[in-house]
Amino acid sequence: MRRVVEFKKKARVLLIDDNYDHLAGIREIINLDGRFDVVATSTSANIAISLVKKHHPDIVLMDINMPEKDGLQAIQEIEKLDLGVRIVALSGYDDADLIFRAMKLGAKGYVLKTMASAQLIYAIEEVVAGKIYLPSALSSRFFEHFQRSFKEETAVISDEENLLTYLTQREEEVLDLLTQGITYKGVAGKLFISETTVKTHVNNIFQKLQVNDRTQAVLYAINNGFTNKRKMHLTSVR
Amino acid sequence: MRRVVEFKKKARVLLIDDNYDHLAGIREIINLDGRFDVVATSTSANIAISLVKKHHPDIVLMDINMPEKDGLQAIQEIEKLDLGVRIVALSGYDDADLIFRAMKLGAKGYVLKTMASAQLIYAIEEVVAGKIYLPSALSSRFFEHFQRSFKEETAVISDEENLLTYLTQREEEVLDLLTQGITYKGVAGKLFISETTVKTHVNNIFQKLQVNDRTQAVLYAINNGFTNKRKMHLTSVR
DNA sequence: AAAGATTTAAACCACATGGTTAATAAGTGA
DNA sequence: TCACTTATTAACCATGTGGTTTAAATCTTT
Repeated sequence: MRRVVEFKKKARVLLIDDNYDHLAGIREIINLDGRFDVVATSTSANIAISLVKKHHPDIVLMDINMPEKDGLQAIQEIEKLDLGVRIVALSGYDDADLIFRAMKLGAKGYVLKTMASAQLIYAIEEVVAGKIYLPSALSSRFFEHFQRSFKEETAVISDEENLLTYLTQREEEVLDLLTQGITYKGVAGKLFISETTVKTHVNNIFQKLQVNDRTQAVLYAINNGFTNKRKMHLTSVR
Repeated sequence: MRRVVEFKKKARVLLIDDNYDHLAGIREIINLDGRFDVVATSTSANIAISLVKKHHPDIVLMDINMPEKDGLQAIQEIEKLDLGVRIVALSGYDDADLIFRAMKLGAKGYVLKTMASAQLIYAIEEVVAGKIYLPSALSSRFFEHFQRSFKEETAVISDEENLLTYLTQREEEVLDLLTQGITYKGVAGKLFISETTVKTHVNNIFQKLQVNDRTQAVLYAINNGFTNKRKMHLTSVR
């Protein structure tokens, strides 16, 4: 049994932590366990990116509570390289926003420094296996933040005081074309009406949206879910 | 021990599933377990909202694979009521997008119909206790979708071919004011320069962004992460 | 049928916007 | 120093935009 494991190629790990003692500690934990190889370590997030390029590790353990260069930014840059390197965030805090941002940027796991060493090993194992590792307590934190952010967003957009609801169908059509940066003449052509009619509609739109020009109208439309209807459908995020 | 449980007020559950047999089945499972009260059931998502208003249940088990009215939409409407009702999504599919959308709309749990009855009971327990219940397999699906959607988004925004990078500082300042719908005269006043200077900058901006008018320039700026820089900072979502 | 909202359109006017050319001054980098 | 970029301004002109009034035809709703 043990022999089979030894024949498997060990996952290669890169460690980043600005605290040298902690770095050495984690290295010891991983070496003692024996299932993973620590290919390099660094106390600087800046150096991390070049180390990733050199060693192409399977896993990066990235401390995200570093004073100088931000670990989160390092995660973003490593992800941008698109080398299939899996990053596990290491943090001292179980802050909802931190967890959310780390996962958003592509971290495959999030481990607290206060957690037992066995948990860290387990996290690496899971992530090596292609899974996401988020302890249930942190997962709850994540979802709280996730759902709250969307609730606020839809609350703003689907506000009952959305002036867009006062627009007539025709006015919506005109506004839709305005948000594409089309000229009055162009709008008239597309809707098969005269230019003066377009102007009338536009002026009514301005009054209803309480703005003075097309730029402000377009901005209002975008910020209040007019153009987003389609985008929402496609990406379901934002 | 059992007595203590009986003194606790039972959590009140509302069931929604368009399949009557399935509805009866779930009701039986919950009744046999005995820890929760089924206060009402319905095969229609439309009726669900009024039932929530009437009964104020602690938990709603909502089937989200219904042909007529969408269960997801029902979740959204119930959440909008803001009564603190916790919703568990019931689904036949472990589709990443479905899970993502359900959680986005505020579901506190997601359970597959193929799962064992003990799992359903456990899910309700967890959600009653204020936690989020997402089986690890579904959680992975969720995070895949979550991270993919953000990767696509940032890929579009931080495109290396972003024409905004060619703008000079001054031009960025001018564009920033343009995106607020300010007139040339206004921009000139704010930057303490003449109106003709503003026009020169604006024309340079148009050429660099390859557009013909301010509306298109504003749209380009918004769609390519110009104004988003600040928003990103604030909400960390979008 | 009467009242109201919607869509269409014209004429007029003031001002904003966009296109073009040309020129000066200041700062940057080879 | 020379070339390049950036920031500044002017003058000219054509066209687009926004404000206002007025009004007819159509469609809705009571």
